[in-house]
Amino acid sequence: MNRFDEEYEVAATPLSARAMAARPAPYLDELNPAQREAVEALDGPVLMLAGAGTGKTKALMARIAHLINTGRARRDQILAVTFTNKAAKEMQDRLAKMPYRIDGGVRWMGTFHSICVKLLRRHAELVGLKSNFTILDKDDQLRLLKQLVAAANIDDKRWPARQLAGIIDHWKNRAWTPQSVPAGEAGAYNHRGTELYAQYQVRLRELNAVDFGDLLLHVVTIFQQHQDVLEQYQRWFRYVLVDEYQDTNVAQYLWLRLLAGGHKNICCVGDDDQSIYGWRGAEVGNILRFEKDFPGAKVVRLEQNYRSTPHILKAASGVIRGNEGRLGKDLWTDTEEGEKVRLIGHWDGEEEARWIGEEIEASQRGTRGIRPFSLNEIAILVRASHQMRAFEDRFLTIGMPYRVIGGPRFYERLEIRDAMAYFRLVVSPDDGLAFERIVNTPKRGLGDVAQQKIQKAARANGVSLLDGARILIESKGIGGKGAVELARLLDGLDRWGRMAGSPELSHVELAEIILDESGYTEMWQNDKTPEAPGRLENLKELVKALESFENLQGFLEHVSLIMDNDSDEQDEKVSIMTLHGAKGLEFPAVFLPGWEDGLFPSQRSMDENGIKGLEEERRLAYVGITRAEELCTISFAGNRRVYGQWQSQMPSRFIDELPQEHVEVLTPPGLYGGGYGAAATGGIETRAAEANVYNSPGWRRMQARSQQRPVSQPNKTKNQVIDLEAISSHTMGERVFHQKFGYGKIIGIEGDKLEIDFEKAGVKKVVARFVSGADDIPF
DNA sequence: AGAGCGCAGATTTTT
DNA sequence: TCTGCGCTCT
Repeated sequence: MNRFDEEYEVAATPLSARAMAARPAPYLDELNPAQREAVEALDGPVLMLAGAGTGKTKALMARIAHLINTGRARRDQILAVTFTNKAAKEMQDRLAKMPYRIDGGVRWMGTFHSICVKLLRRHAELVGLKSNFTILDKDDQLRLLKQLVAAANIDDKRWPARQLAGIIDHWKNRAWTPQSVPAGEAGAYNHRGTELYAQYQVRLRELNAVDFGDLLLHVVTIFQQHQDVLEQYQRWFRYVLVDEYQDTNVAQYLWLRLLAGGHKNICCVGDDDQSIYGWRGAEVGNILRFEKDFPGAKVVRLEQNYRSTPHILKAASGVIRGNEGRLGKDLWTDTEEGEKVRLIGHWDGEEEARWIGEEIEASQRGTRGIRPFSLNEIAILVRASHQMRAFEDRFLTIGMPYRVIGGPRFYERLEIRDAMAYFRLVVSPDDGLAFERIVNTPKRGLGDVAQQKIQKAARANGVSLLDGARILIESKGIGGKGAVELARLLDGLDRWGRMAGSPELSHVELAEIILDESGYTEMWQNDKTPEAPGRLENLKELVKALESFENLQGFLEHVSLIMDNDSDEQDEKVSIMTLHGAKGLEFPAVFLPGWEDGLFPSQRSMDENGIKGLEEERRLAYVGITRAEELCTISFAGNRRVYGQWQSQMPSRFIDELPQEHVEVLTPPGLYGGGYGAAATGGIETRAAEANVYNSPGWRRMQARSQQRPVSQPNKTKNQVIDLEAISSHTMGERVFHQKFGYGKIIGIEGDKLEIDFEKAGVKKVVARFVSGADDIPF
């Protein structure tokens, strides 16, 4: 019993509450001591520092059950915030399956944004909006900004609107309104950032629209300016729970602080080591500062890991140790040792993809005492999505089923957004952005000129674009094919609008009618590009998705906030995704390719954010390794094509941060005789300490290549090729040959890394293994 | 209005 | 190397 429970007992609480507190709590029995401590500290600020795979969701669920079971709050008085809809849904599902039943779930459980929508609809008038405001997506936002940029006579070339969008997003993440943007930001966007930000906000209000950032910003503004409203919610939400606290931005932090400001019953769950969203406004500082922000906060560390083997955990810990200013955690597990983290270097990216493909095939059968893995248990995690291509290409050729997770989401696809714009326009004819989107899609002969006229007519009469178009037609301000088509579109919209009210027609049928009569479906049917069939397929899916909603409005509301993960999880497939996309997931076997300096850690991240950027990359490495349950394989390539240019790559600095005793360096079998076929046998040689990481199948290929050509020393043996001593055999000034860069002269030697001035490619640093004496491979 | 050309830019991504 | 853009030409 902790101190809060004692207080609770001592206080003259109603009998019923005391009886409730004394009820059995089956959900507590399944918790480990740390989890239990975090669950039982119900009152006051609590920071649950939950390392990867330590059962934080379980603890969070138990906490909610405990709050309700002890009578501290009803299930609608708990505010539980997550970052993604997926996480929110998962929690609701888990809650439903708890041994302690919470019927009906927790009403105020959702993402920051979805909760803010609810709040903002109630109080929209306080920030000059109507409660039926529309939520703009990135597309709409950008279109709007482009208009403003053009109107302000700014050269969109030198100062792209997307840059302005980024700046405004950034400001909103920090909860800065146009009035409160600090003077230090005045130089932004050619000194016109604040001005355009203000204009943009005005336009949004005119359109009765908000962007994603506004959802939080407006609610924070309301809380700050309307004490009575704030207090109402402070009283209502007796307990606040936050998941992934390390990902909160300033606006979200302020929002939480305001809401929990009265009772301070806030429990934040997070892991500073998994903060990987700094680039989109997340402030690791929020979690690092928690104890200062909430004095007297109780900090509980969940350190027992239920996911990974000790080798994997220790490898991950070894890497993350390189970061400064961590809150610090030591993950441990009582599971068996398992496999060491495997490390392997390759000649180039294709070789890497090929090897991983072969490994996956081998691991399906089970290799060397490792149990067989099914494809669903295997994931490939890359730093940047363009890395996925090499794997897709390879897997397509060998017929390996795979699924790419992430990618453009269903509702972000062109055809879906077009279709939705039609629906939006039918539901709310004033939606000018929707009108702009579809007025000439499919082509109706309404080009720039015609659209300008519509804009003008609308503005002159102070009406919506749709009505502006009406006026234009009536006044014969437009002629020809465009006029006929526009009239048809307007007729259609009127008709569909009336149908929407008809009880005889379901909204699903209506949607089909809209898409058909507008000519939108036909447009794709006539389209001969390879994407067209897929798009039609998507449209069908969209219509199907409508079935689970009452009406079009309900659907649109839902969609504006939710991304859909159409899942084909039954099928056996390897998952390919980015490291960011993998956060929160786990797989028995994980491949981490592309560990090369510049790619990972990403050069750009380091250039733009210096040591902070590097540390975030390191956390990304930590997230990657800790996704693996049983087998983790890290790899890199010595050469990679970057934007079509071959580049020599250095192994990632993170590789040297892996603790050696938990890593096994793999040497592909081909090196020791056997040739290509040997890879499939799964026989993998271990050369832990003495092995040279830079030995790679690339040698097999170089060897193969050199053998295809007239070779001056045809009997060059394999042993010579893999001679480890060869590393040090290079001398300054020596003329050498590199398979990709050609001939060059050595101008620097640093261990096994050479600096070479190539005749064609200029000065490059390369790994010694990848060059040979200029005379070795004659052409 | 729409096809065709040249040029710049090119992470990570949720809501 | 590939893409998406804005511009020009038809």
